[in-house]
Amino acid sequence: MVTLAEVAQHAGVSASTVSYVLSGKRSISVSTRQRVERSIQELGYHPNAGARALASSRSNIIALMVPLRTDMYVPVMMEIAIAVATTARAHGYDVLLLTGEEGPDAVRRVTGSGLADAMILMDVELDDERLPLLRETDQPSVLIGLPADTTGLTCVDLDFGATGALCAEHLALLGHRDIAVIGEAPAVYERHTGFAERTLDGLRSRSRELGLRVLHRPCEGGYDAMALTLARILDERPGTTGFVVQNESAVEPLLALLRQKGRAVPEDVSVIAICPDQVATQASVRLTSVAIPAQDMGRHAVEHLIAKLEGRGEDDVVLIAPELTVRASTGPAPAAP
Amino acid sequence: MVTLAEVAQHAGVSASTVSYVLSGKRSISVSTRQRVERSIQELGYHPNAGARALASSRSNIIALMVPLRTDMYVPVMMEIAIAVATTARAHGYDVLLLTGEEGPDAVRRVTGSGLADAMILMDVELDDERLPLLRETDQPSVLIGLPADTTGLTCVDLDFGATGALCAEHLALLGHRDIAVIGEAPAVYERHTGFAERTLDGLRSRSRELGLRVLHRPCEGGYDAMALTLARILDERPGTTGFVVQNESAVEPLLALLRQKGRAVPEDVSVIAICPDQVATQASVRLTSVAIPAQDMGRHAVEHLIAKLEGRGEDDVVLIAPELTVRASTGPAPAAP
DNA sequence: CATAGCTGTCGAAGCGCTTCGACAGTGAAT
DNA sequence: ATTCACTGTCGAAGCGCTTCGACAGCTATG
Repeated sequence: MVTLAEVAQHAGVSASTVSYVLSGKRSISVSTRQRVERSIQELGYHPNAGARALASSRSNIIALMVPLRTDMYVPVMMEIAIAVATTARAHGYDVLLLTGEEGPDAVRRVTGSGLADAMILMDVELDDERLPLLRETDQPSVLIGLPADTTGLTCVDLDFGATGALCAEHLALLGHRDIAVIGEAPAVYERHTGFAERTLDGLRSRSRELGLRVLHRPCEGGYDAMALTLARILDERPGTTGFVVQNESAVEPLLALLRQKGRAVPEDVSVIAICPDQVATQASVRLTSVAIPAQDMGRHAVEHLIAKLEGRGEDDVVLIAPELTVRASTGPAPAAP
Repeated sequence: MVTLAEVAQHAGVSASTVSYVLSGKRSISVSTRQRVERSIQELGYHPNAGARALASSRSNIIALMVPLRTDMYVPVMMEIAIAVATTARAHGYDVLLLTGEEGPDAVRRVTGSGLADAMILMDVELDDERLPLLRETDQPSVLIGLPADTTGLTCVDLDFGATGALCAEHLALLGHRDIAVIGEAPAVYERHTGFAERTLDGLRSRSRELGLRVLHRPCEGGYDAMALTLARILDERPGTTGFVVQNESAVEPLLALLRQKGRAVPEDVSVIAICPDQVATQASVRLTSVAIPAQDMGRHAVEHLIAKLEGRGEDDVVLIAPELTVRASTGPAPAAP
């Protein structure tokens, strides 16, 4: 293993000079810099991460806590994680992957040990038990998601309230009157992850203003659960002509079932999905959708975190504005019978 | 920040004693141990990761390189990553998340800097450019996937050859004669990721023995691509009664299209999927499938790696035996017309 | 011409931990 | 009693780096 001292000797300078060449924290003459850089190249030097962390009290690592369960929004989670890793690397940081398993202890461990300089939390619940710890510590953090109380925290999320409203507007504009929301699995609501409720609230209040009638039904993913849910909806409100689907794994089953029941999309019923664009474009009908901007969320989170690490940070809540893309699954409401 | 020295002082012992209590590398009297442990509790001490890494030359971190693209097998990748993180934690290791983006440089950087003690590589190509580096370094590594030349490497993967054979056997046993394989996207074959070819080879050679005729067609995911592919297959071999699908995102479209064409599953045609169980059970028909044991793969990889780190390791290739679960999508071949 | 202010470099201290060798104390074997 | 091996503890060295203050050699200023 090549050390700084060896590089220094090889280049005929002192160790501190090499260090300053590397960090750029003091001015170095061009000739010295070049000599040092050549030595680094020739010897294949890589600074030792542990020594660096010890001496500087900065690890250049960002911790990312992902949810343990893989039952929902997996592609979204993955895309966020990858965006976080990529963005972090671009700023010279590495990413430590933590699962929710350890819970609050993970926060304690990471902040206590100096393993990471900062952390990003995904899948934040409304009243998350990790939040008090984050508020206590002076280690910067960013949440992806929105807890009930955001004081002293920085959060990044899609504006799910506006998303719901946007869906209502689009359907109202097309003349629909009775709409149904196929929500996330009941467990998601029980867990109080927030985003599902926020979508619903936004959608309901805008619907009220627009005179839409809304029926909300949570739904596990999969074909069978969707079949049951759809049957109930059509039973209770046969006149339903608009659907808003917030559960990725209910999208394709819904389309199949509608087809099977002889309801054409978009002639008879309209469907809006809240999902990543990939899902919307790969479905059996190209879906009008509000995209979940996973990449943006990951990127924003890292950039805010780094701003904080550099002292430029401010605690605030960034809600990304939703965008509705019209594709082939929505159209004018059919004339009343 | 609480340091070892402060704990030592608080407990009235020397720093080295505290260190030995923590590591268990020397015997410590019960009374001293308890005193030290109480001090650790009371002061809320967490060992500094950087200092520890520097002094011991071990970071207790495992690097995990995940593929950058999110175009295939996302749930599988995610599940593996989470299994890796969970298993690693259970053994006292943390996981550093690297994306394929950096390529071979990431390997150099991580081994050179001592950031991680070992690494796990996912999405290994047949002739992966990172392999020479891995062979050179003495840092332990495990591949998830199977390159062309495995000498000097440790690999974990599903036995895709046996998987293909298993599918052929099941369909042959049910009396099918003409089968079609819906493969991965062409890009996957071009990239030489290996597993797709291995599946096909296994399936073909077993089919030859059993007298099955095989038609293989790569297929992008999604409804439109699948429609095109299916049309071509039925055009070329109208008598096809068995399908083996290796592309997750082609499964549901295939089912929808078959339904639409009036071919009942499993009465007229049988479908086997190679996919995670979750996909198989959530599809519109409960699918007979060979599961991709993502969790096992992640767990095995970590356990092998740790064995190596502890000197118990041996280079070898672990192929996990495939298991076919019969569900509702396969049945006897229809009587010839 | 003395002084002040730069720029570029160096030496040394120290970050918090692990680990090696030393050694005091104890009980068993001679 | 003397030796021996063992157990439990300590002190000190050192891991590879960052960073602070010092300072030599300049150029600009009064």
